Amino acid sequence: MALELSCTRAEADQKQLMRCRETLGTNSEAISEISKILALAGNETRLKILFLLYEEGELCPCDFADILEMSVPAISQHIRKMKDVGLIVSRREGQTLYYSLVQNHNEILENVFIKIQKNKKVA
Amino acid sequence: MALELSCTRAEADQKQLMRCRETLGTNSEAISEISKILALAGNETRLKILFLLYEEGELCPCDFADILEMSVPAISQHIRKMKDVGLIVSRREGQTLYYSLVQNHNEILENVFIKIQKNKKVA
DNA sequence: TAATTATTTAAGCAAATACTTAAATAATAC
DNA sequence: GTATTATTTAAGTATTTGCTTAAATAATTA
Repeated sequence: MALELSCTRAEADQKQLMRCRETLGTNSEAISEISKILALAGNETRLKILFLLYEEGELCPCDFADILEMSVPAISQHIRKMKDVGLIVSRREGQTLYYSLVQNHNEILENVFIKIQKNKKVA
Repeated sequence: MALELSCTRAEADQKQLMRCRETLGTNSEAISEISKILALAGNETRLKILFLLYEEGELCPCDFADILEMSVPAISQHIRKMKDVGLIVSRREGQTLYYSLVQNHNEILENVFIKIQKNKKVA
């Protein structure tokens, strides 16, 4: 577990290393928060769910299960993770829960959606 | 393993479901590719490495090990994953390998970096 | 040449992840 | 009330992930 804290190369720029540590320090909260969002969107199933919500407005777990050909509990568990961090919200209509993207629009995800649309395969 | 392909609610909009499947079909390549990038950036250590490269231009594995207080092999393995998908490239100078972001600038990551900078804690 | 240094690679392992099936909630209909 | 439907939750499991330590490359230096 002994940590090799650095190499001994002459070129190691101590000022740069200090500056880097400071950079991480002042941005640590943003990095932590954003990495969590990216990790969620980094799962293909969840990215599909998010993108479909972006395109369609709202859908229910059973729609996703049908569209993605996955079990309802599998979908539900993906949905919960995204709901837990506040990426999506639900609205109940009878027995059905409709999910949608939170409307304090997330710039990072929006950019991802736009990028997906741009890269669309031209049929 | 029997898949519940859908619920039986009256409101299920068959046209919408077909449209969703088509949306995923025409965008499948972009979704697959982008989800891989997001998954890489969704790890806090890797996001720090990427952000530092964005801020500093280039750094070597041993710098990262020092800055992040992690072992060199751990850093090296994170770096390999990002190199494998073409997010970063290396340049050798003697024994040292300097890594940097690929310069066909990745819009999604760039937006992430800008977002991190914006959310910086005001000291 | 051998020794040192920077890095990568490989093997092993603990923790996290994404599914499965079964059971529990919640709302509606009979 | 019971039955049905939509969804969530829980428990179990196989796969993936991110580290560890040790060994292998690659370049430099003596």
